[in-house]
Amino acid sequence: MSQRNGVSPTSIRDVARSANVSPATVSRAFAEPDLVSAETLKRVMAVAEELHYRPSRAARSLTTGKTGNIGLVVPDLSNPFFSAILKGGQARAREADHAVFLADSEENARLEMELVRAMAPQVDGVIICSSRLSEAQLQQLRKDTTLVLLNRKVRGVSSVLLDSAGGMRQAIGHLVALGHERIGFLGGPVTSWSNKERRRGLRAEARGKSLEIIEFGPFAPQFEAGQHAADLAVAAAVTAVVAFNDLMALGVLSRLADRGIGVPDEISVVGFDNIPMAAMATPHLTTVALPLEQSGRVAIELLLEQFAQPGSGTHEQGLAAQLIVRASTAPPKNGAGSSLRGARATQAPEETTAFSET
Amino acid sequence: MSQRNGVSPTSIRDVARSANVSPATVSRAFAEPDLVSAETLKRVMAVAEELHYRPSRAARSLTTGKTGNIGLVVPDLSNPFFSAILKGGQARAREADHAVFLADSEENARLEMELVRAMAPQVDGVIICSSRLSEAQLQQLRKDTTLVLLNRKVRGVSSVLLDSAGGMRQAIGHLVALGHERIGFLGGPVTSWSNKERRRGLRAEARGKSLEIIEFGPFAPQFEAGQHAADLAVAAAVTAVVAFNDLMALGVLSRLADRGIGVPDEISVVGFDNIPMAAMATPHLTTVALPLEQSGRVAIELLLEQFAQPGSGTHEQGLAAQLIVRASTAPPKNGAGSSLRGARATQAPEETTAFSET
DNA sequence: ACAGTTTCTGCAACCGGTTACATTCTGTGC
DNA sequence: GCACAGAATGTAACCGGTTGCAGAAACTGT
Repeated sequence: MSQRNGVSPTSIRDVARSANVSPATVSRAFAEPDLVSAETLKRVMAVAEELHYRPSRAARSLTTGKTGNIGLVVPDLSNPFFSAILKGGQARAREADHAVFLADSEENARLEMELVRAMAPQVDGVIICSSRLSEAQLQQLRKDTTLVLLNRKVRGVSSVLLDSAGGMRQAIGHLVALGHERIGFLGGPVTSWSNKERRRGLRAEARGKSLEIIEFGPFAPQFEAGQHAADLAVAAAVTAVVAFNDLMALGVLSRLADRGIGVPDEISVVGFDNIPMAAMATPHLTTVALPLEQSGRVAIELLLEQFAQPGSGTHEQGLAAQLIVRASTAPPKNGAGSSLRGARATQAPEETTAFSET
Repeated sequence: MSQRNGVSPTSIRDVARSANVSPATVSRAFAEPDLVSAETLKRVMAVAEELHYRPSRAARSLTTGKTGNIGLVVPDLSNPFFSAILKGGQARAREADHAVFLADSEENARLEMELVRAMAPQVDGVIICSSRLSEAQLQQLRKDTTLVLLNRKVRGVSSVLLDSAGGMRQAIGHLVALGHERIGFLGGPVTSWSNKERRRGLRAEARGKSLEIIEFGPFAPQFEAGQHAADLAVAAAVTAVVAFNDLMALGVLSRLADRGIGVPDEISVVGFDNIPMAAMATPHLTTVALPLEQSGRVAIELLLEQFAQPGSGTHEQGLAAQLIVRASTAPPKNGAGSSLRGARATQAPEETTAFSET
């Protein structure tokens, strides 16, 4: 009953017997090599090797309370945004000899809560990406396990924040430098933290400049919404459009191409996220790259830090965005956009789907 | 030392004491409710609930040998192909109350081997997607844990196979029905099992028909390779192109658009995988959809089956592909393609990168 | 009323590690 | 030569469950 398949049921006592030492010594050989004499250590290790001995994590965690596991919760696995984070986190965790438990909360707060709760006993800590939970709920979860948040800030919890606002400032700065004075922003889901951040950066950068920002949306962060929004932007006679994300920006490009409106000659387009497809579009899309894989790594890092010094305060790590200038942005046509100067933009009462990207 | 954070260190003995029963009874109440009287069961459960008692998986696995965990290894997390599988598998595992351990082998056989080995003691079984290992290595791993393969067939191991060959037959059948007689195939990486399968389907469907197949490649399964391959296909005067995957097909579309060659008027294009972008391209891409999420679910299913009946033989589950006809395919222009009839296609000595998609 | 079942529960050992404490051995200072 | 510190190792309890075995209680049939 103890062995499954032909798996080696080699226990610490087997090794101890073969090496003529006590189980305690074998344990120490692995956990605290300094405590055993060089000679004994060598012998024990040799025997362990020969017997293919692997300490059982389950047994170890029973006494130490540490599992060597890290939980990772994301709202939607099929979103490349999150798989990139996941990839980075997974890699860093492995380097630190930790396993990662994965869970997809399907954009569902209730499920997210339940998943973290279920994971809690089996992991040393949990990373929640772009949590859909309320602050109160997160404070609640904090009692169950060590938490690190990605793309979310909450009192008393370490977090890593992608500087969307900074990225937006770069995007706007770039367009202003090119001479644009009337810029459209295609907003993402209202519930999205990233969307708030991006709008914040937008307003911050616009402040004090002779610059008109026309906001559209909110939109679902998808290709089709971009196609739709493109017409609105054209009607509002902006000379440049910044989209909430690349998918929308690609939709804009597609729609403008269909209508025979030249990019970047007649309108400049900027995306967000730098998804692989952005570099392949025609024209190549100017966009803001976020260090996604790195953010995953850093989140793990923060967690490991908490493991090492449980008392230490919380850290907040910001990660800079970077504008990638490609072919979809250029100076505006002279005098363009001034004809409608001052007109109010249509506020499209778009779907307020809970579907949000980040 | 036993509690971390403020986590409840409620053990089975605490519950036993409060309910005035022995630990054994509490254990049975959870594991084999039939063995305890209705009244006792009720009392124990009430107390457990009140004390927020959750049985420790680690402790349980110590005696039962079962961990309730499933390992999942993929070659590349950032590939949407695998995140889709992952999404399905994760969901099914959760339904069965199993946690999933994730690992990214980075297309590296040595690492893949090591990862499975490391996981083995902490899981009840492992699912390997599109394994890069040799048959011998897989046979080796079989001794460490219960294995299920996805997109790979090996003696004595259960596997789920996406019917790429069938999808290819549908694609070719579709083109033949439209009247195409000279079709180009843009091959993927030679090391890829999927590529072999797709070529197999290709040849099977072509056999006995008045049909000329021109093979190009191998190529890296990427957008840029598609752009490159497009010119080769045009030079070979094919009337239709089937690409190894959608990314390449999109590259083909992009390049043909740049050259002013109409799709589907002058050339038809078919992709493979049905990635989200395929539906957004201009023209909408005809492609072969593979049931990815479902394949993840089925893989878990196979594993659970093995847990239930360890003795039972291995199963092999095939999953059908489905052609999705969109706007990139149409009947060929009359007489087109006959001018170069019989010409040999250039065999592009493309990069044979280990980067393979599936 | 009594032997034989069946049902429910408890005792205690065990899973595979860790660790506080005890023990032995060696080397040191006086 | 002796008390003592320090290093290396062993002993045994413990982590939180599970389970074989046994005893008690209730039920069965005669």
